[in-house]
Amino acid sequence: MLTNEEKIDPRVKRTRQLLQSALMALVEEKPIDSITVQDIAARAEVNRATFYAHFVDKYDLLDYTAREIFQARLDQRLPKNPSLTSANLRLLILTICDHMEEFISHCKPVAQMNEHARMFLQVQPHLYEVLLNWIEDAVGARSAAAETAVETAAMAASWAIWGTAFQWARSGHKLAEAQLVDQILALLESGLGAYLREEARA
Amino acid sequence: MLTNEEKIDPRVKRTRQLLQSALMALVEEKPIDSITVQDIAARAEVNRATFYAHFVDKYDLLDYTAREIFQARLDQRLPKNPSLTSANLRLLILTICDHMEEFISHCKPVAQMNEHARMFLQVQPHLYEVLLNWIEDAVGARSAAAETAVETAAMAASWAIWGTAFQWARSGHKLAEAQLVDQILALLESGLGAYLREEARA
DNA sequence: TCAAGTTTGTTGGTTAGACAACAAAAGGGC
DNA sequence: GCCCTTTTGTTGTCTAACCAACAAACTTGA
Repeated sequence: MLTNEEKIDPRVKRTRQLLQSALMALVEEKPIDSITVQDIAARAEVNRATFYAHFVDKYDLLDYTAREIFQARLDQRLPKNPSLTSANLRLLILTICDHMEEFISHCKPVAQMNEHARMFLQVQPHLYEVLLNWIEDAVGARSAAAETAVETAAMAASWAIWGTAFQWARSGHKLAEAQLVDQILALLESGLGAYLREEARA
Repeated sequence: MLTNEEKIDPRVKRTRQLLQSALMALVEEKPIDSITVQDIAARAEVNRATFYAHFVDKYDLLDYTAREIFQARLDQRLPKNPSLTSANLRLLILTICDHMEEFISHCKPVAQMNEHARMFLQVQPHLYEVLLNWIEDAVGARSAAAETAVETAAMAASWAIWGTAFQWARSGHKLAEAQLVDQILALLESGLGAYLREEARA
């Protein structure tokens, strides 16, 4: 449900992958603003018109890429069927922090980061979905009234994590990452205590 | 003249590359004979019909791949504009030996190597072209009569190198590679002595 | 400020690759 | 021998990607 793979044409998958890789490579070389669509298409060895068949502009691709990378990172770190436990929550927070840190390091003039906030915002919806699934799974069958409570909890938690991590990363993460994670985790454990499992399955 | 790049459609280049990579990967996993076109197409994430649009069968792809790999290896090792010197000749021989060695290591039942000789034979024409260019370059302007002499020299040398390297590799290279190269080189230096440069430019 | 050069979107015509379906050939048990 | 499964080529239709060409928007620096 989270992952909609739905038999996608291999050519489409391939082209998007090429464009993503090209962008990621270019981002290492020069500031994002000086990268042109031409650059990306050339590096990806894809026709420029093909670029526009998939993304409206450079930033659209950047958003898409940010989402994909975050999703991959999360899949890689979390266990197969994660449930709402302290350990998983910690992993989730840690992953967000790492993600933010890496993306910010690619913004050459770090000061202009706010202009690129859109890129960072991409991960929040996914974060929300993950938390929502975890909580729903922990609660089991629920009434319509309880459902909104669950959604709100997931929403609040997702923004709490996202915002804190974002601020931490943009401030040059003066605090140690582990410490930050502990602090966020402590807060969430209070707020979500009702749904938390006592270290159940994975 | 040696490299005919002639603006090839990126899709074609990409597909061939994918098929090549897929084959190379599969060759590491199981004997060549048990690899099917289906396997290759699946691994490359390319439609099976597309495979047949480029190659007549599995062995055709194998031939093509062998040529490409050898060419890449040679380009990588030799200087930009190589001329006929002892040093370059040594590099050429060494490269052939390495190439043979690696390809043979992929033939699971090493005994059946002769059935795959076709694959190894792919490199000889290229070897011939390289030698021919070197010698022609060393000779400069020449008469029609001299030209055939040059062609024959290149032909003989190419087969000498190829055959020796092939036999060496198929016999489990009991001789040390460096020793073999020295020996071939000594022979060629006698035969091609007239064309050899005294370590001129690169 | 204007001209020369880039980059940007967009278009229409063309080709490569995807895909499903098929009959024919090749294994491989029993 | 036979049947049953897999693999092989091949075909036709559809669509993604290519490419050249275009006008519009934007840099840049003379």
